[in-house]
Amino acid sequence: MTVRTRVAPSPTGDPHVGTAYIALFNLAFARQHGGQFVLRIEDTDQIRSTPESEQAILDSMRWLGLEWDEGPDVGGPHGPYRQSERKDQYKDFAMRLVEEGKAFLCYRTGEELDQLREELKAQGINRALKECDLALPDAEVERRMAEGAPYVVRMKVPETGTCEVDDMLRGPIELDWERVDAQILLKSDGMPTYHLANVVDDHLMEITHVIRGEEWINSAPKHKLLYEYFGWNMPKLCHMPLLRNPDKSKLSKRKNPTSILYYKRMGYLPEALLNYLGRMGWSMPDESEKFTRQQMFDNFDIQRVSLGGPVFDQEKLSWLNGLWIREELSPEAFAAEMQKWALNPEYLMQIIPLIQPRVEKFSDVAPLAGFFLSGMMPVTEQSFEHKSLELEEVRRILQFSVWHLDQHRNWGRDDLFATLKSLSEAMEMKIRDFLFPLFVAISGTAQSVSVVDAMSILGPDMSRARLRHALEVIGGPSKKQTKKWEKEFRDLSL
RNA sequence: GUCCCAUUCGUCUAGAGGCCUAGGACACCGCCCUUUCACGGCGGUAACAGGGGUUCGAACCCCCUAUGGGACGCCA
Repeated sequence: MTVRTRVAPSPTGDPHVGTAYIALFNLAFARQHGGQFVLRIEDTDQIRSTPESEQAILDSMRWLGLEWDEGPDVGGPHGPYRQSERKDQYKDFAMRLVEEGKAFLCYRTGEELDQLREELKAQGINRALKECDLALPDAEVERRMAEGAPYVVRMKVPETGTCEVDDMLRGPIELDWERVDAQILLKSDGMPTYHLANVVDDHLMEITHVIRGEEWINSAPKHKLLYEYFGWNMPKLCHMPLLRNPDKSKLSKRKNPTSILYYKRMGYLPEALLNYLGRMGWSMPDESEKFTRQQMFDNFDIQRVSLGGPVFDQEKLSWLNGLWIREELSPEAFAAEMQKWALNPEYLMQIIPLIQPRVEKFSDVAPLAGFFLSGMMPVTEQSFEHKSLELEEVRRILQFSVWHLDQHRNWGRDDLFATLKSLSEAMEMKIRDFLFPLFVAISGTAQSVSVVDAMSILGPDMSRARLRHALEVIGGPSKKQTKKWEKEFRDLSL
């Protein structure tokens, strides 16, 4: 039996633990059946994916011990730097459906679509956009065609009835066709959407099983219909529960560190993190908590996946990591891991230029640079006392910074400084005063190396986590105040 | 709003109709070990969302309600 599995990670810049989570279950399932595990990074939109972000994902996977098999190269839009030389193959597939009357060309503009959706809503018609809604008079179509107006290819979708899709864990699921719109297959730039690329690639790669996140259940009917249109065999589907924040919402960086890089920076062993991920929604037959990748594979059974969305609990992860460190590492191995973690030239060389001008003896180094080798800083309310800043202003600065940086992607030193400076200006504060709370939150004290450099080196998730931690320590704004501040923040001219 | 998925201690989970007086783990509390703290050992608090069925028997099967989440893009 040859089983091929597939994962479609969505890179948001940082390698996400959710991606590793899905990959792990794909790998386990594949290995258990002696099959292959194909990891495919999809980004037909070419926004999220950069050579760096793709590399970061692959590196993180490798770090965690999630090896993948090279599937057949089917070309395709696979990120901007490997932009499809063969993207026309998707167009060919889309046009084949058009010729067979299973898809159609659509010349509607974005504004028209918004309007159509609003009209349907106003009429109380609860139906997704269908071919009949999108149709234009023949003359108008010809006019737009003659103008060379952009068009998309959309698939035809039944207007009524239900679609039954099978889930390996949940059994048959019935979904209404009414809720499924005439999905765009080919965008006006000629690139396929995920839905088309996904189906075409999986077919060409002879994928037999797809294990993906629960958020895909609702688009399964589109995929099923496409397989039918093309006359291809459909892979078996399996939807994994979503990892959650402590408040049960879908795991997000706003509420939880989600980057694998964060956990690496924090000093978790890859084996422990993988082990923990394996405990999310899954258990060993004997319920043991600590197990290796291989032990998991040897005992794997997809039917043992439980469907409630598991909360990612950092406390239990830490405990498990402690177990691994204490029980699996000899003193020599501990020393080696420690060096690999932070006392490596690459990391050290980022820090040395910042501290060398400020030390008189090597014994000054640890107090000055210790925060580079730490997790959360042991700050208190007193740490934030300042000669001219009220505690209230400190809160405000930290909260606004958290919000502002949540939206920020580029974490380079200069970029970070520019964005913080513009925030301080928008808040009408001197950058010097503005930076004070950040200094304390990030490095634990106000007498330290450049906080912007420090944040750049520590990375987005660690920096965000420390800012949030500081806010917790001094007590964040009340609900009412949060609302008020959110408004003020939105009104800042940024 | 509509559709879909889910629901066992605060959290991760065991549980496939009788082995359930519901088991384990994290966290928490107590005791022991210990010059401190951790580790380790022992013990404790703590859950089947609610209501109806089906059945001799329901945490488990069915229905309704509630709650949580997800999806409704020329994102993936």
